[in-house]
Amino acid sequence: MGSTPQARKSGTRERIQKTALDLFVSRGYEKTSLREIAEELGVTKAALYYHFKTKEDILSALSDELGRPVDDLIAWGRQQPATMETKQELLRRYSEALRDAAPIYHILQENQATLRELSVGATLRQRITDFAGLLHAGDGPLETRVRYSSAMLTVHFGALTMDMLPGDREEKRATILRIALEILDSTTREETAAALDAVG
Amino acid sequence: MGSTPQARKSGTRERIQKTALDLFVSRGYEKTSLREIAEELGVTKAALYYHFKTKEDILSALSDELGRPVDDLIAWGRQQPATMETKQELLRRYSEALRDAAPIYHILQENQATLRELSVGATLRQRITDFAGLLHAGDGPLETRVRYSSAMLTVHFGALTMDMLPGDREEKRATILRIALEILDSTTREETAAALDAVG
Amino acid sequence: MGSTPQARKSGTRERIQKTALDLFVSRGYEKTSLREIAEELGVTKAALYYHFKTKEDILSALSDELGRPVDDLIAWGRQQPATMETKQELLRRYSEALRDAAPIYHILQENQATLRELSVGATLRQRITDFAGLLHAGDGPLETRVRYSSAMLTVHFGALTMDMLPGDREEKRATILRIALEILDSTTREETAAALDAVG
Amino acid sequence: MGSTPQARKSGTRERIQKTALDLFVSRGYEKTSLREIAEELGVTKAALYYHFKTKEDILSALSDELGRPVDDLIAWGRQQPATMETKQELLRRYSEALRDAAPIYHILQENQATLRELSVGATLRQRITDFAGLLHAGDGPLETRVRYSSAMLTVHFGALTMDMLPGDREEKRATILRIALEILDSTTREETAAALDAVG
DNA sequence: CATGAATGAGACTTCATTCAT
DNA sequence: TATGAATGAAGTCTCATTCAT
Repeated sequence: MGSTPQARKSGTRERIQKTALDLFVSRGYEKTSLREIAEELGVTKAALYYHFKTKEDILSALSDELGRPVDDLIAWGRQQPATMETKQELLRRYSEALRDAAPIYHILQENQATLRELSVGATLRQRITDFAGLLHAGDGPLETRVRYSSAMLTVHFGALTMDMLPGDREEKRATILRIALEILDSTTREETAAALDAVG
Repeated sequence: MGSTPQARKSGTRERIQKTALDLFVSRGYEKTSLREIAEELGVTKAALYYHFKTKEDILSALSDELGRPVDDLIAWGRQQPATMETKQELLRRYSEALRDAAPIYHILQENQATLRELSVGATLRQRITDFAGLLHAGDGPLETRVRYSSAMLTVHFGALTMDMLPGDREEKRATILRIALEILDSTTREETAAALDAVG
Repeated sequence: MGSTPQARKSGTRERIQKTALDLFVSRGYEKTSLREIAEELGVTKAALYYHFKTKEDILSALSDELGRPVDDLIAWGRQQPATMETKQELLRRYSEALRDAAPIYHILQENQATLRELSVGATLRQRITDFAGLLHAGDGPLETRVRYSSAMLTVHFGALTMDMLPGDREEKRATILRIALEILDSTTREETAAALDAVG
Repeated sequence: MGSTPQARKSGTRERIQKTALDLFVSRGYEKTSLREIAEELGVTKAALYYHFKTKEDILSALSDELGRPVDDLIAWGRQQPATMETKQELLRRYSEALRDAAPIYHILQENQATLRELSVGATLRQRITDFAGLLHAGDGPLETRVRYSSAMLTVHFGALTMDMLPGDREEKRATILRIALEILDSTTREETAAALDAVG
């Protein structure tokens, strides 16, 4: 009694996902109980289980949905030659993909210990590993490896922590990307600089 | 029978800290129960409570101990002028400080969601924020801010994920630091490159 | 829209019963959830509720159907004189009746604790009690009672556990029945043996 | 407040076992919730978990304790020759062993469906299988096998259902055993009877 | 210095059942 | 005839913590 009956086609599944995402981001995966999600939505815990098999399943659905852009990017990258141009483009596209995927990676980042024993955690980590593999393709000396990692770190954590910096989102994204490309590019510049020294 | 009346120095407190650190790193703070720590040590949970007031207290002690080098570094940095040289030195010293402090920051990193509501989490984050503040001192345009963040990110995550790369620890550390300094240094190089363009 | 006004004979009710019987036998009544039955059948739980009022109702229908031969046997027995011949015939017919009824008694046997509080459990037990009453009719000393129980036990559990023995079903049934009749018959034989002793 | 503090050395573990046994027997294993056991004892559910790792563990402890006599019997039987005398003695001792072990086998009997997926169920069934193996040692024709099974069934279920018959426990036990021995013995008697027929 | 015993809160999950469509 | 959506009750279990000894 006194509870709004909530008529047909309520789109509850979507609402669960949205609420769960918000809470997982703001309070953490482990710290968010199904009771909280249910209460926030005005349904019972059992309703969640009607739509998702387990708690992990909710996160899984979120991972699949938000992670798609990165998956697509990896698929694309696998068909490109391992040139510097490709790597630059990979970074550019990664930066774009993170526009959507950021929240899910935020969750991965902040709940790594918990996700370590969840299969969805493996999936999420795999995506990052795969992308990093593309970027590192062709290996090279430790120095180059570190430089590539650094560039990726910049884009990745830049996207996750962007909100802490003041300014327009897109402008920040562009700047971060530019710096990352610069880092990636440094090998060439190093040589250029050396040349300048010689000239100098 | 024959029990030392005042068994000095059974060193249990230290053993608890050591075991807890290992488990917090490998399984996560939340996922490590006091039962596990106690069992691993062959004592009872109650024994832990004799030495530490709460679970968080164990982490706190660890944070104080392992975080000291960074605290010292911050204290030092506060007394230096905000020059580029200082910033370079800060990065150098940060890289060194992380030799010891890495595990505790690893824990912070992987359990952020949990530590968000623990006062020890605030302490740990504060240290990082303080250090970043020193590095960013004098502000500057967004671009410069990002560059500094990127350099710090490189040293910080380099230290935390170093184990995944092959090679000698110290060599890796040196390389990471070099790249980070390069990133920090790029403003100058940018100008240099521009000059070269003009010449070229 | 175009739905058959009175869709005759989709046979779903029967399919539910068949599937339920299989699962109740193999996994147990309590351990078999309506979800499982529904999934196995490719319908929804709600569909089960269209055909049966409750879970117990499904078992009830099964009990009525499979238990009929025993009911008939009891009805028959009630009209016979309480002679040894009748008792032998009762055992013979019980053995036959169990050809069909075995599964439902298997369920009773393995889920007694659960069925204790279900009215269908009472029904099932009553049938056994009634039959046993017929067999014991006329009472007699403890020894005779035990002998009769033993004979019935042999036929009953023989039928339920027959599958564990190797060999042809009907042959096994015949053997079990023969032994049971022997046990029933022992009173006479006892005397015979005593007579032999006297002679010997 | 108002709760008796229950001073030291309360023997709670034993009390839990006793209460659990009673409830498992009277309401069934599955149907008995830990809440019930706890409430009956005036402790919290968590207290049960201090003393036993899982619900199954409680049953396991009970099984180990009450099943010991049968275990001992099996050990004894394995060192005897497979003669008819041994088998008679096995039956006699089994009857005695069941004085203590009956409740646990009652539980096995009435909760078979549930215990099927519990390792303690396997243990309990194994004991019966082992004992039956001893009794059947030397195999023989189907008829003999059935006779042995029947004798064992008589003792086994006699012990479990004895309470339903009126009379003194020990007297009932003795009668049941006597009948069972008779069934076991029938092969000989059969021949005797045949001889009598010939004489007659 | 440490243990044994216990608690209260809360987590995830499953189930039989209902009802509007 | 059947489904999709939801519920309320209950279950097993784990955890950090306390306290008398």
